[in-house]
Amino acid sequence: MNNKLKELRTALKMTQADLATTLEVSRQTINAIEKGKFDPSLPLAFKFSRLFKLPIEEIFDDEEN
Amino acid sequence: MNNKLKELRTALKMTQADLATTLEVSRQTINAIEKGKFDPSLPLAFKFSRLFKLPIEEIFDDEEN
DNA sequence: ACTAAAAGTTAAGTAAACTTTACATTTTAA
DNA sequence: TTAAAATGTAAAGTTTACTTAACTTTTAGT
Repeated sequence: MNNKLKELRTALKMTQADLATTLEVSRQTINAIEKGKFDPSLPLAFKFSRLFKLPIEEIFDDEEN
Repeated sequence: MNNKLKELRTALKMTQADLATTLEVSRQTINAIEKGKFDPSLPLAFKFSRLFKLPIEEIFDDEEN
């Protein structure tokens, strides 16, 4: 699944570690999701959504659309 | 996490088994998610969203908002 | 060029999503 | 009211999301 996390994160001038702390996950989790190694859980997707003030659908792109 | 799956599903006159087949998951998975036993993965949430033609946020309610 | 911070990656483990099988209970309809 | 369909539930297994720890590579600032 594609996502805009890196763009959104850098727009806020946050490091991966910053994001990890804010969202209460590990830095490796942020890195892996940004790099598309796996998808976030739905609750974590909601956390991204709230932080970036964007609907989940605008952050994550489920290609089979 | 709260959700409106049962209402949405019955509005379409589908059984849990119907939904399961359509979304390519097991009937037990549909049942468990409807009953709030666990949250769907993000890809499965997207499938619900497409089927019901509603944003993920209107189907699932992440209470800590 | 050097250094430090940030990002990337890997391994080994835990937790949660999801599977299959099986059976019990509830709902629906003839 | 009884039979079939639908729903609920549980156990045991697999897969995927996530953790910690450790190390390497890349990026940015002086």
